Amino acid sequence: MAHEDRRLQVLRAIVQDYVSTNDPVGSKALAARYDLGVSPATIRNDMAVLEEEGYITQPHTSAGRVPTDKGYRFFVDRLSQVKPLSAAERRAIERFLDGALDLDDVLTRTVRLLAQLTRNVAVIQYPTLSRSAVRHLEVVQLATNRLLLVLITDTGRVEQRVVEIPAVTDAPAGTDPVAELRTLLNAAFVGAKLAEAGVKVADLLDTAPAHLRGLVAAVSATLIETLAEPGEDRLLVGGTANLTRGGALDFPGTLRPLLEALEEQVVVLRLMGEVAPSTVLVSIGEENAHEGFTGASVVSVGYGSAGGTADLALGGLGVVGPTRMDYPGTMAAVRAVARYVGQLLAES
Amino acid sequence: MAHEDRRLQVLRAIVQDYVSTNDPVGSKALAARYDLGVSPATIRNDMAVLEEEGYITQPHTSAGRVPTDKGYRFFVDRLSQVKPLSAAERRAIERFLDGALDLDDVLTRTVRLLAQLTRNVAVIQYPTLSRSAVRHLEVVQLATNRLLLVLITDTGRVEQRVVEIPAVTDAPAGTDPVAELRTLLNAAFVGAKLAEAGVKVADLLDTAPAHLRGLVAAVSATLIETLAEPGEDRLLVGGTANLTRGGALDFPGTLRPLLEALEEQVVVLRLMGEVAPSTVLVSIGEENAHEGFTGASVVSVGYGSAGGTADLALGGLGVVGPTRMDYPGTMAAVRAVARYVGQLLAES
DNA sequence: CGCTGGCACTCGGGGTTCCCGAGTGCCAGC
DNA sequence: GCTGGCACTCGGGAACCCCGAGTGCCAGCG
Repeated sequence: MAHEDRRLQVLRAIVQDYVSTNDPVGSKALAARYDLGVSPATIRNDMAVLEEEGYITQPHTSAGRVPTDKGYRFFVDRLSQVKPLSAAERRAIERFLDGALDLDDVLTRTVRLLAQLTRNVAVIQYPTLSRSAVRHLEVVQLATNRLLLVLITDTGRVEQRVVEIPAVTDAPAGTDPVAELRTLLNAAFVGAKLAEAGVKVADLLDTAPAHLRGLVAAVSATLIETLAEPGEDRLLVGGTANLTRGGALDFPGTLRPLLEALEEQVVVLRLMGEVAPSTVLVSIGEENAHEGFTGASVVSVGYGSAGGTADLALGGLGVVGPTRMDYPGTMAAVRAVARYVGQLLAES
Repeated sequence: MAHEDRRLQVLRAIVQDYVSTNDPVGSKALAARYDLGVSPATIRNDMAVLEEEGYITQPHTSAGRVPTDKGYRFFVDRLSQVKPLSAAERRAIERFLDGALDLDDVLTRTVRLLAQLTRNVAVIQYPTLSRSAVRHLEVVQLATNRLLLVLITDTGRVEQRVVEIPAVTDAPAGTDPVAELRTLLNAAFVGAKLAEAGVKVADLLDTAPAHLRGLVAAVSATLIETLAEPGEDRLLVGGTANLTRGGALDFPGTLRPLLEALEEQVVVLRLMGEVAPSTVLVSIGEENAHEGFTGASVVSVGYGSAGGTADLALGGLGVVGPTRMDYPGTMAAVRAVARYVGQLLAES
């Protein structure tokens, strides 16, 4: 229907205009800037309908219209195609991320890059342990009753845990229980997905030499616990200074809860938890469960497919900004960066 | 002299009052709240002198007085004694930090604790590598030409680096160059302060078997580089949400550069670089070199004496807040927390 | 039937004005 | 050297006004 088409165009124009100017947009300005082929009066009629349907709203009786969360949602869902990044942006990504050495470095750079590209807050999650595979396990004795267990995954993530161990009393003379343990653990776990660790642990407990049982049990317990605890998924945040762009306009009085939520990593991690590498997820304003985010939008995507057909990401990354953000641009940036990061991690 | 004494008292009262109320304080209010034994008129005279000497200033002709940076400085320098923490605070510290497992955990908790205690931004530096000793070096082969080098220090810090290595061509049959390298490295470095690594490296290059020379050289280079680069000193920041307390009052328009400076860790690290565990360092407003901090004060101290007589800290921790902050309370909290952290790290 | 130009109406924001009260500096007296 | 008194200053809030952007509605036109 012609009506509907034009109304959609009008909505789109309102969103674009509002995003770029941050001023409520009126019928006249719209007609002038976006030649829609109709007069302001007609646009006014369309706007009245759009308002009635809840896509836009008037901040004050005599101001222009502003998109509602629902309006942004509609806009995002109807994005015909994600606009590709400019060549300059692509180059920036490469320049920024190439030369990163270890995992920390990659993630730190990524978060900075993303914050800079989108001029918003960027977040990135460390590769989930449970979806990584073991590359190496190292055991260092700290004291007679304490070991340091260092886990190195195939994504380059290094985790350490202190393990309290029972005293080893019945070790055969001339053997080094810790060295034995190391060999044993590596033989059992290297190459295995951490999600499968539970099974391997059971095996190990059966097959380990008697005098090592105690050690193995203690270490295994810690290992499993480490994986189970979702809090262990760490998060990197960058570009918080961007929250202050546009003065207090973008986040009217809500800056504080937002900063708190960002530090309270769990909140963000929950958002990231369900993200797949294939589709960019957009969560707008009130759609966000957590109160700190109700004035903000989150654009996120998974990176580094864990491989195969299963569409599980190693971790998520994304951008947090005002509802009034450049969705197409942000979505494109987030996606491009995620791809690049996935690639980098796969290489190492 | 009686005059001077009272003037100091007046200054102190002004600081205290302003810190707690955030309103410029007038002679009348001062006389009412702090019984100084003299009339407002007399206080006015003292205030005039204090203003002339640059300790206080009038934001507007007809408002009360506000301490200047110099005023705060004087106040801090003349603090007779640091007020001890309340029992509740001591308990909070213990409750918060006990049960921390690894280094990351200790530092994360510390930063949260400190932010919460002082209601400001807290920062903590990872234990400086160069002042730590090697506990273990682990070498994992990633590819034929790449190694992952994992360094575990006695403070529990774990650092990883990828090292590009030359192909090993002349290894005697039946030997494992990587295993040999590991043994060699550990024999040479374990227990050594990282600051002394340079010397050890030279030794190692001489004594290593010929076929390992290439490996040793590559690894050593990375090791030394890691230590030399001050940027490798990582930093943890927490409680940024506290910056928004008091609306835009505390940091008039300077919130943004402050957030930027906090993310640009180098700036803060420089501040922390010179900190000793014995004395709490206070840097007020304009005293801070970096522009982002000119509206803020930094209270910092070193933690974990590197031992012996040398008064070198393993790292620094501190608090960043408005110049208008509770200096005695913050200094006490910072010092207490630093002690506790030092203790914790020494134990492990 | 839908678009258009015209028109009366609304109301937020910015500019101006005004006034109050807190706070000061100074002075004469104790 | 402290004190009470007094005239003076000036920032900030309240009240006010006005302009202009923007709207809704209506009658006419293709």
